[in-house]
Order: sequence, then structure tokens, then C-alpha cells
Amino acid sequence: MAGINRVAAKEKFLRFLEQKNLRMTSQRQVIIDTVFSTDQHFTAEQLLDWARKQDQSVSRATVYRTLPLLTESGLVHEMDFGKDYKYYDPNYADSPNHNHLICQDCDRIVEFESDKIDKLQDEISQSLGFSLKAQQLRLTASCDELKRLGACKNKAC
Amino acid sequence: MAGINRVAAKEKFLRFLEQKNLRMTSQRQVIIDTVFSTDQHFTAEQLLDWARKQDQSVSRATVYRTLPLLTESGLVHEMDFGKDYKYYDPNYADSPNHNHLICQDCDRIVEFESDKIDKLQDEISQSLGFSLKAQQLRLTASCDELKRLGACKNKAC
DNA sequence: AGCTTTTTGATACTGAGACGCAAAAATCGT
DNA sequence: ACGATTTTTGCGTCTCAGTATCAAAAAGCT
Repeated sequence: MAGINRVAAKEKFLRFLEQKNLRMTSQRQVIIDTVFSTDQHFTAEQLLDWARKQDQSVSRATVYRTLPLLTESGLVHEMDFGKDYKYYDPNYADSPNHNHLICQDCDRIVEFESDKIDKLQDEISQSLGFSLKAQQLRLTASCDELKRLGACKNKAC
Repeated sequence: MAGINRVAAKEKFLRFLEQKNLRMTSQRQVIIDTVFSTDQHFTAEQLLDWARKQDQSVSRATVYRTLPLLTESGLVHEMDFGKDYKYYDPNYADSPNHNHLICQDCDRIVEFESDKIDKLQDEISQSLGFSLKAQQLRLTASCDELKRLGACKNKAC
């Protein structure tokens, strides 16, 4: 599953820029092309590297300036995995409620959804007197189950 | 509910140090006294400020060195609320599975627990082939429910 | 083409946290 | 109680992600 269609994403971003009276530039093109050519989570610095392979001249500043736009437009989601830098998730437009399980042994990140959890979160928020706006669930786990079965395909396992 | 007993906490920390062949020093005393005189979440810099009011000589380095010890001993929990600095939660020893709801309007942090969610998390981890080690659930919400009812006591609401 | 507004890239800056090291404190053996 | 050994401390420096500044370049407008 390769995330949102690159063309659809670009289109949505165009509409967002228009509505905000911002301009589509070649640098922004390169950046969102890069973002939606993967479905991996990435950091700002990674994105800079990748984008520069496509266009030497893309600057760090522009990458850091474009990421908040992508976040605001709902195409990408800002995540913190407990490191001292941010991660960005390009699968957000597809499934805005997905959660993450991070393996502490092999650093894999597995995405999952759960209607039951979503529903409970809503109920709890209501019962505390709030209305839920956003949510982040992060499970830290160990793949020893898979290891025991010899089924873990990851090199680090 | 004022968090774990200060005396109990100090005792637990003493045992932890002993087991690791580390020493109890006056600075570490001051730091954990400070930590367990509140049940609020705090940052490293806040802790430094508070501790220095009690003992001028406590250094930034020592605070930053002590916090990982407190975390490792299970007395405190490291949290990220999406800011670029970490928060620490002194209520962790009491209820290691509690979750957080952060109000985006008034910045209040409400703690809550849910056996149902805990259970679902475990089930999901198992079904993905992992065993759950740790968990962080963060809800971002707005207190407009309370506001509408005129029941929100917070000044910012 | 000229004029205005936005965007860009280079560079300097900020702020949390880590590191290195010599001095100070705690522990231990005698 | 005292010197030897080990740990811890405080200071200063360093790193690194992210932000701010600003003149130059690009885009859009008439």
C-alpha cells in the first residue's frame, strides 16, 4: 500500500496553496514529489537529502518551511517518537487515525488502526467534558514473539 | 491525589542506587525532594529552577544526569507532548498506565486510565506478533463542552 | 517591460541536552 | 582516622534540530 496517490496529493496541495494565496514553486514541487514517493516516516534532514538528489539547489530552510505547510494542509502528520527530532508521516491523508507500534529491538514501525480504541477515546473525552480533536497512540513493543517463532524477517532481529 | 509518598519514593530510589552501586548525595536528595513535592508535569529546566531555590549549588548537569536515573528506576516517566523539550511525570510510580488528555484551549493536562484500552493494546500487540513493553496515549481535545455549560473553571476558558 | 509581493538560499542564532575534565565528595581498607 | 580509590559534581564547551534574518531571485500583476 503506497500511500496517497502522488497526483492527488499534489492536487490537494495546490488547492491549499491557492486558498492561502501562496505560490507553487519548483522547490515545493520537488519537495512534495519526494514526500509522496515513499510511505516511510522521515525526518526533515532525510527529506532534505532526498530532495537534493533530485534538485541540488533545494535548501534546508525551504524544507523546514514547507513541512509546516504540508502538515497544515493535512497531507502529512507530525509525529514524535521520543527522539529529539520530529518525524513526518506521509500516510496521514489516507488514514488520519492510525497508530504506531515501534519495536524496541529492531526499530521497525508498524501502523495499525482500531475502531474500538477510536470509539473508547471519544467516549472518554466526552465523559471528561472535552471534545476530541486529535490523538496519538504509540506502543513500544518487542518482537520476541516473532523471534521465538523464527519468523522475524528483519536483519536486526 | 498527591502522587507517591515522598518518603516511599526516596526509599525506592535508595534501593535503586544501591543495586546499581551508585551513591546518594546531597544534590540527588534535593532533586528528588523537589520532584516529589509536586504532582505536576515538569521540564528539566523547571526542575533546575526549583531545586536551586532549595540549594543554590545544584548544577544543570546534575539535574540532567539525575533525570535518567529517576526514569530508569520507574519513579518518573519521560513524556513528549510535541514540544522540543521533554516533560517528566512524577505520578508514574502510582499508575504506570495512565494516559493524558491535553486541552488545546486552556493547556490543562488531565490524566486518566482505561482498562479497556489497556486490554485492547495488549491484544493488538499480540496479534501483530509483538509483546507490549510500554505505551503512550495522548489525546488532544478542546474543552468547549465545559465552556458551553459554563462549567469550565479554568481562567483561560 | 516595470512594479509589487512572495519565496528562496546562505548564514547566523537559539535553546535543549550531552560531553570532557579537573576538583570535590563519598566509600573503603588499613 | 587517614590515605587510596572510585564516583559525582560543576563548569564550560559542544552538538544538533529548528528558527530568524536579509538581500537576491522568482513569480504574478497591470
